[in-house]
Amino acid sequence: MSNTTRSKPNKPDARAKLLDAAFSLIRAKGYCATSVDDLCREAGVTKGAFFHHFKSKEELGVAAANHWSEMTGIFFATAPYHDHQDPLERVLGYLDFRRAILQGEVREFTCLVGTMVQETYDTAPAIRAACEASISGHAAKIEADIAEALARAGMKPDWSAKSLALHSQAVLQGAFILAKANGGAEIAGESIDHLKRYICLLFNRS
Amino acid sequence: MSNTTRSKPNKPDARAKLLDAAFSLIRAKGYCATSVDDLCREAGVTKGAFFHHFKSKEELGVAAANHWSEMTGIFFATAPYHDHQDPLERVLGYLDFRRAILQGEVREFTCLVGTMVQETYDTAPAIRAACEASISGHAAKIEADIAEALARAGMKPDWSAKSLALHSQAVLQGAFILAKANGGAEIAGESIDHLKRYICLLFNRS
DNA sequence: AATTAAGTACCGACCAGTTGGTATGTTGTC
DNA sequence: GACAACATACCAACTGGTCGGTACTTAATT
Repeated sequence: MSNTTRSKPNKPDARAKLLDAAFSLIRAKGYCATSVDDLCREAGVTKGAFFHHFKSKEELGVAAANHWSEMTGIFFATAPYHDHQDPLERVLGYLDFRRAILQGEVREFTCLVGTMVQETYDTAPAIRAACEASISGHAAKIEADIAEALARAGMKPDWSAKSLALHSQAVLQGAFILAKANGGAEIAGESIDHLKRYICLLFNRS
Repeated sequence: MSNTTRSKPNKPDARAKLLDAAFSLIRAKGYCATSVDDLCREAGVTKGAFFHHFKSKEELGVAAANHWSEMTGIFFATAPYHDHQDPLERVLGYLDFRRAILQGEVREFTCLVGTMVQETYDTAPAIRAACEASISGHAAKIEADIAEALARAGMKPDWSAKSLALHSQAVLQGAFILAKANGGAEIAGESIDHLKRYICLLFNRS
């Protein structure tokens, strides 16, 4: 005990606070509209601290995307839908879960990397790559369950598990855009319902 | 005849050129990263011209979204899929058409208002509203065909024509995000395939 | 045990360039 | 000669980024 402040591995308080500020500001205003000063103000640190931890704003963007991958990875890995032993139920449970977390303000349930990649795909290759890795990394986990469900059902359709997993991410990302345009989560929820219905139809369930 | 340049209603050359510049720049870099100077440079006009036609950058954003609604309205209204007398075939033809126009660079086939609303939904209410009108206006046209297909098939499902029309827009918008992240149109095309397959399953077709 | 050296984390003044926006023209057309 | 459609010069505020300095911890040297 004794050391409330960890000796070696971390304690870079400012860095964590900046990443946190990046999550909320970029999700609300976008990457470009979020200035370095905004981030420092929100995080309660100075510009010196910012450029000590990130050598440019772009590097913070990359770090934010990577941190997002980590956080969401943990978040979904510990979600209850993994309990089902039937892989199809896990996929459906995943969608129920995603629908259930459409709570609160729009900026609180939308996707950081989906927002960021829209602005940066043509101008900041490093950010684009980090966002791509985040999305496809998440999709790969769903793909595994879909592939298992396919094998268990003895199905060999003309679509791949990967394309369906990516399609599910497209639906979610698109649902977020409609929610932003509309100002509410309702539309997003109904879109997830359609996706769930589609998967049920594909697997002849219920 | 005689007046190639319309007498009253338009001919504001600079305005049209600025709107044109807005289309290509905002689709490539986003709304915030596109500066007024950028727009003037691309359009080949001066700042004076810009602020003569638009009293602020936000007003240009609104005008661009409205112009986008007009242009895409005409573009889709004159597309060949309207020839089908069967409403379901029109819906499916619409999706084939949307898949077919995924050509060239990503910035050339993605959606202006979908891109813009992500950045502005929380900071520029007027732009958000214009983007919302654009998306839901377009969706309403598809909704009409879906409703007609539903009536013709004598179906009364537990989902509405409106929600399916909006879902199709969510899929398209999400497909654009994946295309931006991935750098290619392939993923987007496959997502549209999934949507088409879904609608076929819903209507028990082929 | 005291001193030194080095490294990390952070501060805040400062910088040149850019931002959206304005004020004051000029020019061509009805 | 009034008015729309531009052009040019200019502005304060802000942009991302730099830089010299400080406080603190750790390891090596004395």
